[in-house]
Parts: sequence; structure tokens; C-alpha cells
Amino acid sequence: MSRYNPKEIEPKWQAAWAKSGISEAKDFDPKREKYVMLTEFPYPSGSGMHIGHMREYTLGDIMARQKRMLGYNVLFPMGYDAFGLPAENYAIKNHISPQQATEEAVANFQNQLESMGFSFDWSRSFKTTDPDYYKWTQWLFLRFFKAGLAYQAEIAVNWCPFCKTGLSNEEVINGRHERCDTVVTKKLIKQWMLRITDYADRLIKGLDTLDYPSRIADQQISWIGKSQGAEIKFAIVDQKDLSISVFTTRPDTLYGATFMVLAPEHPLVEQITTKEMKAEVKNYIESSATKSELERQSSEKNKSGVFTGAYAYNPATKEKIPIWIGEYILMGYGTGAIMAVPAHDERDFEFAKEHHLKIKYVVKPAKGELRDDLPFINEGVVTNSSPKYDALPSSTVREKIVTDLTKSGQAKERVNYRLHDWIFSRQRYWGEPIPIIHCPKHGAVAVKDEDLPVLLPEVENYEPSSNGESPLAAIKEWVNTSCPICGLPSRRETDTMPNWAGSSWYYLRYFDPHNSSAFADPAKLKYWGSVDLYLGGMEHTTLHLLYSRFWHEFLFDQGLVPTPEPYLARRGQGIVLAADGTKMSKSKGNVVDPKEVIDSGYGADALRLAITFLAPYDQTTPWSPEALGGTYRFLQRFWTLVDQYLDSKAAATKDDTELKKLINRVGKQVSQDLEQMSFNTAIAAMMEGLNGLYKLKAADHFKSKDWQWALETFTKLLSPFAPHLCEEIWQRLGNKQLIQLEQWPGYEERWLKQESVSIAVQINGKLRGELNLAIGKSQDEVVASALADPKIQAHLTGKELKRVIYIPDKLLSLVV
RNA sequence: GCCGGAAUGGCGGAAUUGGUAUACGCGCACGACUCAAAAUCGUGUUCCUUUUAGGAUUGAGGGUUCGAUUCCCUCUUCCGGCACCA
Repeated sequence: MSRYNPKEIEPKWQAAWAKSGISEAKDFDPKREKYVMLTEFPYPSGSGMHIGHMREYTLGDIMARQKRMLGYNVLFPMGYDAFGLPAENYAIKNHISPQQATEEAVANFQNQLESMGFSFDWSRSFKTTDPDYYKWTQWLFLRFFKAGLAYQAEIAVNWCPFCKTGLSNEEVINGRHERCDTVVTKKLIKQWMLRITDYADRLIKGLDTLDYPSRIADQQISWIGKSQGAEIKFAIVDQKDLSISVFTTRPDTLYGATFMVLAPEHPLVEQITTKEMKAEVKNYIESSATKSELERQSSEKNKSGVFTGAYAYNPATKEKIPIWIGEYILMGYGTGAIMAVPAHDERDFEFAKEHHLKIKYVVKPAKGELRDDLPFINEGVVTNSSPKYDALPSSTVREKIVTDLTKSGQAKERVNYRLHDWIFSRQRYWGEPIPIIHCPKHGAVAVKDEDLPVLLPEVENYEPSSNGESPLAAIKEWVNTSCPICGLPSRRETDTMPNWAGSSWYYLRYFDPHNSSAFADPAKLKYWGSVDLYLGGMEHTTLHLLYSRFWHEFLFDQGLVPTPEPYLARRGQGIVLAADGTKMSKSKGNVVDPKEVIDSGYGADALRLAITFLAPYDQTTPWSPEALGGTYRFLQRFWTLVDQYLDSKAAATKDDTELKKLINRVGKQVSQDLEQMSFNTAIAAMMEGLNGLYKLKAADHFKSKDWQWALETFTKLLSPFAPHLCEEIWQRLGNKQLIQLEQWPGYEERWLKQESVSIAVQINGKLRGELNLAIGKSQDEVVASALADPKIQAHLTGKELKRVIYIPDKLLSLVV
């Protein structure tokens, strides 16, 4: 007798796997098909990982291990996204350097990951903070710069007053910075931008070629926010050289445009405002400038505004229409100005009511009456416009009107995106320095490729300053340099890249992590191609996942990568909530630490099974500590069964078709479930299988000679899920080679045939009986057996049989 | 408001070309072992009733069908995303 003791066997096998190198992928392996699988690139934070993080890696590891057994050359790498705010803020809080904070956090993460027994290819691991790596991040940035896709612009950016840095739109969630939850303000600073909007259409179209769940694709599409419309020019009265362009999706309502509204930040506001209105307008602009995005949104229904005193000509009616300023117009969308059509837009309608402006209906419903107390926002029939357009459907007029106005240069078709260019500068220390030198003569100049990397200097003071400059600006000997073109004294760019930079291309580096002459060898890029399966959290859908696709598409256009998209399939795992159904968080003290679970005696295998068995992988679900007891018991029961088998002195004599059937059934279920990533039911199938094995043991006391085969096969099936226990049992059953090198057993169809089957009998749709019959009976035979059954007879007496429906070997439905 | 997803026992969940609802696990109850407890093993466990049986039941209501957790319509609630987007 021996006891299942995970504390003893788990470290032993972890060491054995590391020594054997079985998890390492082989470049250019001609014998096996390659399979690249990625789990998210974690940023090492001081608090370590909780079991929610482990869900993703556990699922990945199960798949990687099974794929290896199926004969694939699996690349399953891991590394650390170590630049960025989490590490830096943690360092500041604990008064240590970001370098030290990162080192400690990585060591902790490494320890946690290793204790779970994940089969990562550690030989390919790296951190984004390694100069060998960020050299290439800088090099890739310069490809964007040289292609004109990285540019500087002075714009009002989202500014986090706590982190003292500008942010991208994607990093602002509900008006707050996603990292620290501080309310974001606006600040006008010169920023580096990446022209992601050039790829907006590609990012949408590319989704058609990818296997992403619809919730991810839909989210990306709605984030990009494509809308088709027109840009229309409005001339300003008494200001010959000035005009205001607006974007509209409803040019068919142009005749109903009775006023215009500009965003308070619109550049033309100052020029067009009349003397009389100057003071009032200035007031309004100042009051809206002090509001944060969050405050502006909270006054949603309030349609505040002020008249500029100026007028524009409606290009269709030639009427003079007043130009207003209103907070509800956003500078960041379209042109920051609108033609207001109060009769056909709810917001314009409210604004018109509030400020007593003219409302003119120019579209009426095809059927029914117009109501003059409501805006009519649907499609309909054009009216009250011009004889050319009246009585035509609004959808037809939409195109006609643009075509007509285009001839006179007053309009053009335009596609507008909600997506903005990516604000790429951070005024922080802990990031890749942007490899640009500002020369008084040549402006922004790229650092020469051979001078990369631009090393991040070590500093005394890395805390952010509030003047909108990175701490790097204070290091004179680093900042002051000479122009790479003319040699004139010049200044280095002092902003750094966002933490999303290094993660935008990291998967490519796994293909060739130690290359010092290129970001990756083209031959290796070609061999590994794309990521076959990428597991990750839903929260990255419009951040990392979108950014990263953009980088890859750009690199493809540059001829630097052979594939148009980085990730062929994406799956998002659900969040593991705390047992009380709330989110795990350090402040609530409800975080479950995997290390504690392992050390408490349950071990990594039971934890891996518990996380996986909890619910379908993509479902958000609360953690249940009791589930751990269940999966531990299951493993222990398997251990005990094997132990009893090894102790038994039974002479193995007879064949046992029951064992064959049982194990093949489990093999089929587990194989199919893994293919569909239905991990929880795969485990259920194995639990059922173990229950079955116990029943058969009770019957024959290991007398069948198939027991060795049955236990070995079961061990193989369980090994991706509980690798340590299975490795140990595999060896105890007398095998020398690691189980990870075995072939996936699958199943043989011939053992799955059944000789008899239970057939349900329904009468008028209600279950009335069950027949145990040999397989393959004809309808007449089954009906005859049913009629002979006394229970069924009882329900049929005095009734006439009207109809018989027979589903072979399954069900008989009688209608009386 | 718009776009996605979901709702099944005390709990997590299972069931897809429409065919025996509640697999598997947890919890609970009873029993065995034990001086006792834990652990382990065994049995039972959707609800109701007049319990050799009958009836109800997959968020609510309706429809299609011999038959609906599954398909269609209406509604409720919850989760995720977007949101004054012109």
C-alpha cells in the first residue's frame, strides 16, 4: 500500500521534465506538423497570479500536452510583458527601482508557473525589458516612422493625473484609467501617434478570415465603428474664405438642416464668433474645458449651448442658418461640427427645443402621419425639399444629393471611423525609449539602425513629473546628443512607448528568440507562420488584440512577415470569480493563491482539474473550494485503484470485452471533448470511466488480462490534465519512457458497438415505458414488443392507434 | 438606447441534425468501519401526491410538432461591450 502524495511526486516530475527538454519545440521539424499555441503574455506584478490566471495556462497546457501526444511539433512559449505602468507603479509605491520590482515579480511568477507543472518551452522565454528584445521593438517602431505611420501631433489627449501620463482611447474605460481607476482629464501635449486608422478597414475585413468567437469580432467591429456618409461644406456668411465641413450619414435630410453646431474645441470658433457674442462664448468654452469626460457624459440629457452670432449658408436651400456651439458635439468624431437636422435627429431635436430653433421636416413616413412633437429618425419619403428629390425614398436621395453636390465641390463621400489614431507616447520612465532624435535643422530624425537599442538609462528619480515630461528629460547627459544626419547638437525624444508596444509583436520573437541580427529569421517566420490558437482574456479585445493585429498587418505590408494575420484562432476564457460571486481583488482579500492551494496538500494536479472542471472554459464562474476536494478524491481513487492492481496477485487469464468497451468509450469522449475544448465534460467522462473501472474490479478482482492495458490507457487519457500523477503511475505500471512521449490513445470504433439497447416508448408524447431489445430491430418488431408489454397495454386499452413513429434503436412514439 | 451572451435540482453544471431532462462533481441524509472523530467505502438524493403508481418541472407566457432545454414570437431578469458617434 502506498499513498497518493502530490507534495512528493510533483516537484520530482517537474525537475524530470525540465531536464528532458520534452517541452521544447524544434525549428523546421520535417516529420511533424507544427502547432503554435499562445496564452496571454503576462505583465509581472508584485501581487502574483491568482487561480483565475491559472485557468488560461492550465487550458493551454492541457491542449499543448495532448497535441504533442497527437504527434504535433508544439510551440507553447511563455515570457513576460514587463515594461509599463503596473510594474512601475508598484515600484514607486514600495520605494524600489522598476528594474528590481520587475526582477522580483518575474521570479515570483516563474515560481508559480513552475509549481503548476506547465509544459512551456522555457528555452524561448524573454522579457520585453531585455535590451536584446526592445532593440527590435524600437527597430519596428522605426519602420512605422519611415513609412509615415508614426507621426507627432499636438492634440488634447486623455491624461491620467495619478499616473501623470497621456493615454490612448482604448485605455480609458468609463472615463477612468483602466490601470488605476483615476478619472481622466484632457491635456494638450505633443504626442507620438500611430496611424491605426489607415488599417481600420483591413482590421474589419481581416476578421472574415479568422476563427474568432463572434463576441470578440463584434466587439472589434463596433470599436472601429465604421460609418458611411458624406462630408458637406457649409460656407460662412460674410466670411468668404471660411467654410465649415460636417460629416453626416443622412445627406438626404440636408434640406432640413436649420442650424449648425460646433464642438467647443473647434478651431474655427474664435474666428467666426461675433464681437457681441465673444464674452458669452468664451465663458461657455472655459466652463466645458474644465469638465472631465466623465462629467460631460453625466450631463447627457442636458443640451447646453451658445450662439456664436455667425451664420452659414445651407448649400441646398441657400438659407442663412445660425451657428451654435454645443458640448454634445465631440471634437474627436467626424469633423467636430454638424449640420443640425432637428426634425430627424433626437439630439438636434432636443437642442432646438431648448434654444427655440427652427424645426423643418423633410422626410415623412411611407405610411402613416408625421408627428410634429417628435423627431422622425427612420427612413421614409423625401418631402419639402426640391422637386428633384421630393416623393423619392430617402435612401435613394441620400446618394443623389451627394452626387449632385460633389459636382460643385460642396460635398464628397466619406467613410468615418470611431477609431482614433493610437496615442503612442507615455510621459513615464519604465518603457522603451522612442528612438528619435530632434534636430534643430532636420526635425524628428530616426536613430540609425546600427545604434539601436537606445538603452533606457538608469536613473535616481523615476517618479513621473507633473509638467507633462517624462523623467528622462531630466537626464541631460542622456538627452543631449547629435543629429544622425548633420551632427548638430540635438535632443533625444524623452517619451517612452506604452506597455502595448512590446506585446504587439512578441509572438514573432518566440519563433527565433535569440536572433541578434534580425527580429526573427525569415525562414523561421515562414516555418512557424501564424499562431494557430491564442487563448486570452476578453479584456484585451480592443486593446492588445487589436493593436497587435494592426502591427502585424503593417509588417505584412512591409514584407517583414509572411502571413497577413497574427492569430488564426482566438478563444477567450471566462473570469474566475471569488466564491462569493464578486471579482477577486486584493483589496477585498478574496484572492485565491494557487501556491497556497498546492502547498495545503491538494497539489497542482487537483487544482488543475478543479479549475478546468468548474464550468465551460469560456464562462465566467465563481470559484468553489469544495470542487477541489472532489477532484482530489478522484485522483486519489485512481491512485488507489492502481495500487490495488499492483498489489493483487490475481492470475490474469481471461479477455474482458467490458474493459475494452469502457476504456474505448472514455477515449472517444475525451478525444472529442478536447477537440471542442469542452474540458469540463472530458473530466466528467473520466470520472465516469473511473467509476466504471471500480465496478468491473468489484466483479473480477483484476482477473482479466486487459487490466494492464486499461490502466495504462486511462493514464494516458488523464495525463494532459493531471500530468504529475499520471507520470508517476505510468512509471509504477512498469514503463520507463516519459508518458508525454507516448501516443494519444484515442479509441477503436469496433469496441463501441452495442448489442442491445433500451428503447423509450412514448404514448401521446409521454414516456410510458422502456424496452430492452437487441440492436437493429424493425419497426414492426418493436411495436409488437411494445404491445406485449403490460405497462404499455394499460395505457392503450380502449384506444385506437393512429400513428407510429420509430427512431431506430432509440425511441418509439405511439399516437392514440 | 444599441450590439453580444446567458437563465436547467440546495450549489457548479450535463444533454445539438428536435427523440428517455437533471450526466459528472459538490452539498446533504442514512449505513459500514471507529471508543469517537476525520479519512475511506456503500446507499439514497428535482419537486408534489392518496408512493407496486400518478402528476408537475429546464426564467414567464404563447406557437410549431407525435415529441421542444433545443426551433419561432412576446416578455422578465442577469452578465459583458459600446454609448450625445452626427
